[in-house]
Amino acid sequence: MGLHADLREKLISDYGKLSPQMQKAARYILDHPNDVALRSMRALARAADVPPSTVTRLMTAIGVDTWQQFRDHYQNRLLDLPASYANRARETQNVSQDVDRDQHLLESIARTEIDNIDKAFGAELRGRTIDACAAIENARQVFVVGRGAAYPAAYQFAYAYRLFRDNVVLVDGRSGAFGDQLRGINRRDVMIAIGARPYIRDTVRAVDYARSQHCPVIAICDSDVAPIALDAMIKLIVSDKSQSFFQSFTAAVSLVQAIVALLVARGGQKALERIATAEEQLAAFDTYVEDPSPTRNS
Amino acid sequence: MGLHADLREKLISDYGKLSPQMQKAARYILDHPNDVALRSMRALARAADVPPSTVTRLMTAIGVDTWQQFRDHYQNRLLDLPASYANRARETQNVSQDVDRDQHLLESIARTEIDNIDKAFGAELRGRTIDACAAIENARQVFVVGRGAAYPAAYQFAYAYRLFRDNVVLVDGRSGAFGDQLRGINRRDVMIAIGARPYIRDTVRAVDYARSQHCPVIAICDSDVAPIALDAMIKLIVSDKSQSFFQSFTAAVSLVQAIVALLVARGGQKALERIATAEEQLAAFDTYVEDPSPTRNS
DNA sequence: AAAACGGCAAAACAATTGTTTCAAAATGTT
DNA sequence: AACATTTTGAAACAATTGTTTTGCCGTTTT
Repeated sequence: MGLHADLREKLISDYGKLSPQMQKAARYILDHPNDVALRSMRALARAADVPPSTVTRLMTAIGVDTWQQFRDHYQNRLLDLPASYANRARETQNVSQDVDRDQHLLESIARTEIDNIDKAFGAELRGRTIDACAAIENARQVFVVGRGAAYPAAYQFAYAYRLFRDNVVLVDGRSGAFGDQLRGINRRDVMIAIGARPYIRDTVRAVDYARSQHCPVIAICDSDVAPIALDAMIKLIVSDKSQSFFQSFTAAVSLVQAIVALLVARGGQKALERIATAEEQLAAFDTYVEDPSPTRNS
Repeated sequence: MGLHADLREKLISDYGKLSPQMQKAARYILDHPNDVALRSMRALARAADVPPSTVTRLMTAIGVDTWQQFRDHYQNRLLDLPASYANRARETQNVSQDVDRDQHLLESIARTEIDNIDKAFGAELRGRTIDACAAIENARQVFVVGRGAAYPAAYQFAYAYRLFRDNVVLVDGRSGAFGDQLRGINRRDVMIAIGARPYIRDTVRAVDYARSQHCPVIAICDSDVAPIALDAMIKLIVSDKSQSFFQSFTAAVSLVQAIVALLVARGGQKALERIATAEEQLAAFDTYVEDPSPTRNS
């Protein structure tokens, strides 16, 4: 019972007292518990980028004698997981109806969000997304506009894009008026405008100005007839359906990330090198805390 | 594609044509599919009471070349990740045409994003999300911290939350130092910290300071042992897996939106009235363009 | 009755597994 | 600076892995 009651909690509580390499292994295990259940110890060590002996040492450090026990624990956990549905049923019975309602609401939100993303990456939009990338690649300067709830998506794009290209302007109206940031915009540039109903006046004004200067517009919005989409070169219509009073910009954020990923993929080696340089700079500025390894997923 | 479409059906349909010993093995596999995923081939053979060679022969008989493939299939089934198979297949498939590659990359991104959101709304996290809401409701002041790529999620929360409550501070370090914005933080407040590897020093510092003032922390991050999660009251671990060099904060954004939606739902009529007031104010400020109808989705 | 055949398990195999050992490297202490 | 301690990764190991080969057994065919 209580012996290995919860191996994960043991791992977390002891984490601070472990040596750096063991922490690395422990962290990988905490983040990828299924790997313990399904893969071999050496494979796990490889994935966690530590020598096999570190894994062994980690096990003895947290009081597990053999990998066999360790693996068994995680296998049982994995087998019990599908049963968690039954657990939830039991839990929600005992507790008040409020919790039950909250659970259902969250489920419903999840479904809606997934649906939104699904549509954003639908067949029709994929082609236009690729077109948008081509336009961005050839642009002299990229202006990104998004206010209010759309601001996160705009920021996201600018932030990621800036890591490998420096010809982006995030038009947030913060530093000076809009006019300042849009100065010099012309037909060789491109503007990415993000927004949904209710349309914020500032964004519409920015788009109108861009069009008046013959700058093509990529509109990420909720309708073909949105003010910012009316004369756009490329329209990327994303669903912003939501369970709450507030429209969801999840799909827009996701789409914007995808555009950046696509640009990097098309940029090839050169783009990757630029990113490496940018990351080095950030590290040099002491932006990050420890952990020199780059963002790498298994 | 359809090659290994469903290995179990293949096993059933071919069952009659198999030799007696192979039937014995096939029958055991059909009855204990998890053994394939979790145990070794020899162990399976032992459990099924057949020699190891029979299992090998069975595999070739049903058109599977190697135990590795067989096991992978059952492991994916156990993880309920039918996508991963298609994933690998398609990725390793053709790198032929650029447009083709772009299309596939987008598809792959979509799957990953959906998977991330799915996990973020999984059974374990739903309960904790509700707990987080309760903590936020009872807090005197809500501080939201998120820098770099996590900033959109932090902004999103602050923006939406402010529409119906005014006790939120978005700690962006823009207006003055962190110290200014965190002044007076104490045990009756709550801090929502958002971040993923690589962890940005500012965010960690803010969390450390909050903890030193005994302010409970809700951590939205990528690991149980992330620096900002280490002593958090509530940990909301979201997957940030991504196809690109850049981790995806889509799930974090989505989760944050869900928290706001939940807070509104729990807030009842009063919250809705406050939102209406806020929207009227915005309209009065001439923020929106035409279209006076409030943000309401069907 | 002899030959041919398919089904079968034991043995053999190279590769990989989990674990231990050991010396170098890194770290902290005097 | 010199020592003691801890941390680390490469090598070594026996055991076990997935797979192939081998030869035996029982049935069928000629």
